[in-house]
Amino acid sequence: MAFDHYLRHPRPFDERPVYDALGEFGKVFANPVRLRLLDVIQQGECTVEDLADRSGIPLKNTSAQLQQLRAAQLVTARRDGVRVYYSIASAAVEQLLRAFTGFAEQHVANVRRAVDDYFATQPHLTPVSAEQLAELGDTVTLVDVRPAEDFARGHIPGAISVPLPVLERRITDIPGHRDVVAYCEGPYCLASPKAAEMLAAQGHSVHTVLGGFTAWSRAGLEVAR
Amino acid sequence: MAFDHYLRHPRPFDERPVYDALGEFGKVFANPVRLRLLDVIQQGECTVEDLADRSGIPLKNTSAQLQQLRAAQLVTARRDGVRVYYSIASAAVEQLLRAFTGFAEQHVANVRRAVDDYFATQPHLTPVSAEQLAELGDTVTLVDVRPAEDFARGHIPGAISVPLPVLERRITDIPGHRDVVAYCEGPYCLASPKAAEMLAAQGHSVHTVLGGFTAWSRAGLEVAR
DNA sequence: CGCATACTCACTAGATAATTGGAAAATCGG
DNA sequence: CCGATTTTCCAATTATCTAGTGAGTATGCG
Repeated sequence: MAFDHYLRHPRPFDERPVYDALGEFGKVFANPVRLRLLDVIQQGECTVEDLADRSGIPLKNTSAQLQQLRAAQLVTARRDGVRVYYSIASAAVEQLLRAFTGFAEQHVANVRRAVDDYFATQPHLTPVSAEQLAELGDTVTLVDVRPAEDFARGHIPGAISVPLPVLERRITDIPGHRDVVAYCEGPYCLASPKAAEMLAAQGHSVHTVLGGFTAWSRAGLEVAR
Repeated sequence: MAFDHYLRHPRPFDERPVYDALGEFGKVFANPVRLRLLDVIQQGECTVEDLADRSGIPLKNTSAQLQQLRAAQLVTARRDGVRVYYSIASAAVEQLLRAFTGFAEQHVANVRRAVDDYFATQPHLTPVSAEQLAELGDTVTLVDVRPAEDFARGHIPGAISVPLPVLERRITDIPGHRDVVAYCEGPYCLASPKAAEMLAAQGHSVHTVLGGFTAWSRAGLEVAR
């Protein structure tokens, strides 16, 4: 389109339609709402209303953006009764997203700054990568601090569900003899650092999971239901 | 920005700035001109005028888009005298581009169709991947059919330069006792299939390189100058 | 069947981006 | 320093995207 209208010096072949199609596809990544939705969907299949609630985007707008994600074949929709369930189309999509956000966080100054700002208010906590956590197995107490519904939708095997709001009451239930690893929703959720702070105040040795449940799932590791 | 203005139910932390920054970065991939420029730059450092010529994009527009690529830190600029040389910022960028285009070609219907259409006019030729070619070493005659300047800027080790326009005259110079592999510019260049057609007509056993020189360079394989 | 629920479609105003023409900046040769 | 070359900046036009509004569609339930 933008590319199509150039009348260039004659060329044997015309590759412009290919770049036009690529650019069309690339538009998916040009919008924060779509990226946010992808992160949420990745945590497990969910309905439009679910998505709107969990991501804070108005319902109709959520629906509209989902259409675009569907058109780009990054997500699939399945109807069950009156509800429509969306999920990530394939493992390849998760890989691509990992490549995209991973690159941005490491190499793009603005993104890095936003992430740093995001965590800036938190005390220093040593994070564990999803891969490292997988190796730790059940030598640690693994705490899922997301809302119970999120836990039900899918969680890291071996985790116990202690949503952040109830952690204060139940904090004494956490055994004190082993390291604790807390995780929350996605890469930019601060629930787990918050939980870690509370746990550390109780004398626990505590870590967070880098990238949260999203990173775990994106890494292709096993998800319990 | 687009994301910033939602007044959502209160949340402990606000991840929106991170998604805004990610979306900002993602815009780079939302435009065919920028994607085309990235493919050309990847073949070797070159000037703005060069880029404009080789990609068929008007000079000023080329410059404008390069500013964006630079702002996103995907390319770097180096001034030498009156010219400015652009190149890919890092190997990580090449990886990301490979992930992006690779996914699109495999999984996005529109892109796949555009690529198929692009090659549709050509006879069937068995392509060799860059990795396979690397293993073949110098058991084959490797022919670079790009313009001589492109060859000078960088080429696959062991290749001989026979630009498509001169191939007809020099076709008898190609030794007949071994397989021939022809390659051209980028993933969507048809010069090498064209050359392969001519060579096949002479009785050669001939292949093309999947993705051309761009794929070779993107795969991190050695480039001769 | 009528109604409620969950979602999608069509349209619009306002914001954003692409392209291009004119002018300015940086550099080099003389 | 002057003029030429290469590139960038600025501004205006055009095209495109987002988010919101109101209506429409699909399903299930009584």
